Amino acid sequence: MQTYFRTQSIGSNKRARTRGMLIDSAIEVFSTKGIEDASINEITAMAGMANGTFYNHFKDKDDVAYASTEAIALEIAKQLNDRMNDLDQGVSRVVVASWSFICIALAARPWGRVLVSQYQRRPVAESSAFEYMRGDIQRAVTQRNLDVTVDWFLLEQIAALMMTALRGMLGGELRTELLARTCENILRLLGMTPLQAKRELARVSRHALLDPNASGVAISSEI
Amino acid sequence: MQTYFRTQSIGSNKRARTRGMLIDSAIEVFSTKGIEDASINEITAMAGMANGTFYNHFKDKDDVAYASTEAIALEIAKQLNDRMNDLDQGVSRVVVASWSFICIALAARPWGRVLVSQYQRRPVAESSAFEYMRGDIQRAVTQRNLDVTVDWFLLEQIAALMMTALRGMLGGELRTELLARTCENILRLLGMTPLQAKRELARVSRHALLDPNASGVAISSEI
Amino acid sequence: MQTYFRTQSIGSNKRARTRGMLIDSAIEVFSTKGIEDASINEITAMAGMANGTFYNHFKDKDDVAYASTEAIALEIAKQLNDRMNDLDQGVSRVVVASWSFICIALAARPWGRVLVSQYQRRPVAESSAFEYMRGDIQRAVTQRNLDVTVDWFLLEQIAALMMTALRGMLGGELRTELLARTCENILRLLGMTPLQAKRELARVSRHALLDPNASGVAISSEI
Amino acid sequence: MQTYFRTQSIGSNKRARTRGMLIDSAIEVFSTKGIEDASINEITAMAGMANGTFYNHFKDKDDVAYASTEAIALEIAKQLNDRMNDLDQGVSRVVVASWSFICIALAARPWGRVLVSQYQRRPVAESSAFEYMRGDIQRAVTQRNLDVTVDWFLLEQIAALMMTALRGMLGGELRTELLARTCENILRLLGMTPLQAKRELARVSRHALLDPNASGVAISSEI
DNA sequence: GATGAATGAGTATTCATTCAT
DNA sequence: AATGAATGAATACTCATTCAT
Repeated sequence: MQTYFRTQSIGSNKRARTRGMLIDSAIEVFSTKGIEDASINEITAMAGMANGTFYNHFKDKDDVAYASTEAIALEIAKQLNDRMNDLDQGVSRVVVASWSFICIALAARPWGRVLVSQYQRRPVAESSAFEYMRGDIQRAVTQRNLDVTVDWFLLEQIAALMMTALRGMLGGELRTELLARTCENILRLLGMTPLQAKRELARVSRHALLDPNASGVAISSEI
Repeated sequence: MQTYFRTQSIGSNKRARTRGMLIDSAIEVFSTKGIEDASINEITAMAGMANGTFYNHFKDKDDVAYASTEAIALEIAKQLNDRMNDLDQGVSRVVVASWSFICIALAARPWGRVLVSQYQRRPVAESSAFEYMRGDIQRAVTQRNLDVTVDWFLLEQIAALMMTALRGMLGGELRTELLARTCENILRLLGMTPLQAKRELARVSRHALLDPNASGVAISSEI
Repeated sequence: MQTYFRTQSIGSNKRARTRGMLIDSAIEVFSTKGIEDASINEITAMAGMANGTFYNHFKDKDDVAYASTEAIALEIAKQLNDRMNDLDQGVSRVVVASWSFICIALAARPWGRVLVSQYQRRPVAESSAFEYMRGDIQRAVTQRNLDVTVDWFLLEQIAALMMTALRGMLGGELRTELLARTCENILRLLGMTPLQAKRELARVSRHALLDPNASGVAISSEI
Repeated sequence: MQTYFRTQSIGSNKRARTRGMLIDSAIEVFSTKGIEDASINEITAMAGMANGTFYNHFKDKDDVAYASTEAIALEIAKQLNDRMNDLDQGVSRVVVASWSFICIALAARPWGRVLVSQYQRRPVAESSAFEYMRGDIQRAVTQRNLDVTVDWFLLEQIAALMMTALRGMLGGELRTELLARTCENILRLLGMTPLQAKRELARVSRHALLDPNASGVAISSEI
């Protein structure tokens, strides 16, 4: 089981640590059986806790599902943001973010599976993690590299492309070609012609920011 | 409750009629509570039957969910196909089909809701109804109006755009603008530039095939 | 366990028989642990059924508690009414009914305990069984032997005396003296002087209708 | 929340103060949800304390329920006793006490509700508060104004009338007529004729001791 | 004494599924 | 084929109680 959020809260107080362990366990269970089919008992058992403990930290399954996906999405978004520190071009940021987001979610399979599972339950555009995407697109608009109005509908359509691609790839191995197509599709939705999209992708990849092997997150795991 | 499939099977043998009634009831219940939260008891109760009867016709909820969505999707696709009889251009067929599909699913709310609910559970591209879409795209390719390779990934991305749009619109009223954007996005995925996509949409709409009011299916209902 | 209502429904259809068995079991459990502390599992276990069966017949514990007490109270009231067939005087009927009701509830301990337990949860005056009491008092008023207005408050106060007496006596053995005091107290509430009340009681007892040993109901039981 | 017993223990040591606060909170919760449905967590939360604190002061819910009702009943009885200082006639004391007890319990609704709720769980005659009643009746017997034997059964029957009346009145507004009927009924149980009872009540009320508005206890409250 | 996180037994309730009629 | 009573495993959630800090 991956123990990212438990590890993250080492040094925190006991309450936060327990909560972190529960989220780790929830992610593990959710990724195995899907959120819908997971039971609270499985989560606490995986965490080695009494079932009652769950309710000291979460209201119900929806609550922990939301907390888990937010934790994952924010963690990914935060790491992406760090790595894109010196990337000024909004369009490039969109490409790198989309590409890397999927890469990371694929590298950390459980994370990817949970994101997909949760996506099937709720629209995703209002997730706080998606604010990064909105910001990058907005930046590109300001820089006059894109000409779109950024509204919820656009974001939902982009999210749909990303999550569908993620879902499709989770079954098999990482396929760079599909990743590229997804990013190009996003750029097309944003108003670029297919040709422009392909060029932008090529341009960005020259910066080596899209190396699939470099984009994984260090995730502690055991068994 | 809408009684489309029950009505449809009038004249058939009793077995088919019972099955049709169960599918009608399932659609009604699914659309109200979502497939996940619906129970077999609710379906049979809605159909005015004993719960045991269900198992004479379906294996389990997945079975009836699949049957219901296939029935809906095929029904819509069939009607579309009829109306596009004299439409030769593959690209136009794609636009009209996408547009009308969503229109119909919005007009017959329960149908739309069930389709969305089922889409959240399974990828949709392999649905037999989607074969029509594959055919139309292929036709456009053959006619040298599009230049794409038609694979499952492309179809899934298109489906994602359509279902996301449908889901977003089901909450509110029909908004022609969102419909148009969705269709343009699909054309963009198929390799058109934004400008070409917009023009194609304008061209097709001149044929009055996209009149939202004209695209409804006759659906018998009671109460 | 006493099996009165199960026995009663022999010959009825299966559904009624099962329901009768559940009521019998509920009475048994309620009388042992009190309604508040009884669990649905205990009831179905006592009936030798699956817990799910309970919910085919009752909504929840309140439902079965109400059904049980109504069944008991009506059964007692019905038997009383039969035995008082040739008793014309309303006052006498009140005395005999009060006396016998308590006697029967004491003889069939579980019944008495359940009645007391339920009385602690809800006012009792609106119970359909109490309509008999209202009728007898009304009759006495019509016969000009009592001069009171019969309202819910009066009935509640009378019920309080009866149930309190029943509760007090359930712990120990039957004590004729307490029974007599209770009945006299009821007559006093109804407007009689203590002397009149005592005389009325003496008068009625001459008719041998108050023989404690004669007032039991035949109750089938096993183990 | 009323804070009578917390206030009362100001100046005492910390332990007594904490205990007082818990009792105040318990009364508040009990009166809202009934004793049966109240949880220890709710009580400590209402008191702004950790749940563990409860067990430093009480064994369990029964314990705090008993303590709460005894505190309430004794407080009322004590105040009554003070006000009846110069009332020599036992019969009058019984009337004033009964009347005022109900009045106070109605004015301080939470107190009344808790008393009723606890009464439904245990016989009340052995409550130390009821010793006052026993004393007053005994006094009347000694003064040769009543001729009864004062035993637990009599006290229980009187308590039943009082608590039933209280329960009935708690739902609606104060109704002097019902109060009077209750007191008359008590006197009847004590051996008076209806006429004597009515006269006694009239006599006592001339002393203005039964003014409903004058009989309230000063209860500190906040929020 | 106070805290509050953790516990885990207990309970109601749902629901897919079976099967005798 | 249809019925519908019975089943019993599964699961969410509560809450009194403990105990280390």
